[in-house]
Amino acid sequence: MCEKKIPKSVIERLPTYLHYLKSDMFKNNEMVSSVKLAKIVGYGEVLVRKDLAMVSGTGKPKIGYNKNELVMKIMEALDCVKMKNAIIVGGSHFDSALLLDESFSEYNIFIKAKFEINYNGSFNRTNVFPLSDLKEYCKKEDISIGIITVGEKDAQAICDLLVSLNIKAIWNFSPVKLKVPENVKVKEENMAASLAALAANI
Amino acid sequence: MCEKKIPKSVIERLPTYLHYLKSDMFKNNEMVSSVKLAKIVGYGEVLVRKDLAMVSGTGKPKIGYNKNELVMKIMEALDCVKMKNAIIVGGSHFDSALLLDESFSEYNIFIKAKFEINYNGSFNRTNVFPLSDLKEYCKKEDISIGIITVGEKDAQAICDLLVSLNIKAIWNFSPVKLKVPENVKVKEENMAASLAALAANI
DNA sequence: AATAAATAGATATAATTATATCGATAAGGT
DNA sequence: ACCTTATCGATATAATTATATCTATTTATT
Repeated sequence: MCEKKIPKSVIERLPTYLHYLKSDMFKNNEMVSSVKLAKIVGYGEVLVRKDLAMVSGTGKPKIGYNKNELVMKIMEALDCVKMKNAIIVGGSHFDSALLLDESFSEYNIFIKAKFEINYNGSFNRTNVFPLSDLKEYCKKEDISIGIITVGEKDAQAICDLLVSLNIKAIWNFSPVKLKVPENVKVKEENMAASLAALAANI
Repeated sequence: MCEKKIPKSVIERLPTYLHYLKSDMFKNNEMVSSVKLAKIVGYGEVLVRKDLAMVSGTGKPKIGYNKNELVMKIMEALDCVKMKNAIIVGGSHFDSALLLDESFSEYNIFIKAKFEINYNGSFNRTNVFPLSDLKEYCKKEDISIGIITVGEKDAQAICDLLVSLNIKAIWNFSPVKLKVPENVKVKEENMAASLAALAANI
């Protein structure tokens, strides 16, 4: 296998390149230059060139890159050609925001359902279920991503549950550093900490 | 002035240290060791020690750090001793989640109000106003942080408006790389891109 | 055909960030 | 008093990430 390892920093920029390449900004362009792309995304042009070289490497001097080829290559690198499904295990205000947000479909990711610890059956909300249904749901559907928005005290237990259900990537909105096996990816998305860091030294 | 510059990477970890130091986990501890803290936050112990040395530098061998002093020093480094106010300029599902979330108060940040581009006056929602009220509100209240959740096409214009209202930090949830003057800090919080990066290679 | 301009790609360098190693020091037991 | 242990702090090293510089290539222009 020639699984060329793409650095995390690059992987994190690829979605942005993809977004702009598919946007109206380039709708009339068959070819795209790294210089122009760099200006739009706000990175240095050398950085952009190296990022693109890493996934594609088919640019031509004076011309740039073929846009459609680039889009395809980035999608392959992000492994978002095929659809992926996610579920939320929830208990915070962010749940419904995530559940309703459609911008994830841009990357072929679909948040299919939400499971609540304290399920309140009296509301008839679509795609919201009690936690007890989670196991069966994950067996039936093809769920590879879990989103945790429960409170601090439950987060690790839910995480363990998701791992046991064979979920390979966890997006964690609780302010807890989760412990997972090596083969599971976790992204901590501590909103309060993010804002606090932003607000430091202003 | 001896404004010792703390690296961004450190600033981003400080909120997590603070969170755990103030949590029940340490409620019976007067002193805290870097080793124990490292285990809890999931970083290497040397990293933790260097981070703490950067803000405090008062640890004692065999003993650790005085918890309360550490908390104070971290709060000073994060400049969250004094309260800061934020507003949202909104149009996405995340608005109400942010507006209702109280976890920001842990860092003395308060999201006070939301301003909508397409204001629908028929609902009587607390702290939600039309965009036209923003200017006056920012003059009256002491607002230093702006949160942008409007769509792609409006984001830069709203950003310019916030900058003109003397806002010094912008948390940007729209999938646009904003252009700001040097003295304004921006954190791009592109949720779809985050999830896409997480979901790559799983 | 020669030249200029734009741009990719390679190489080199710098900056940032994280980790490992080791000596010094404070507390507690022997 | 001395040894042991836990821990800090300093120094050194490594890994990661970003930027700068240079050369080669392709197209357009003269």
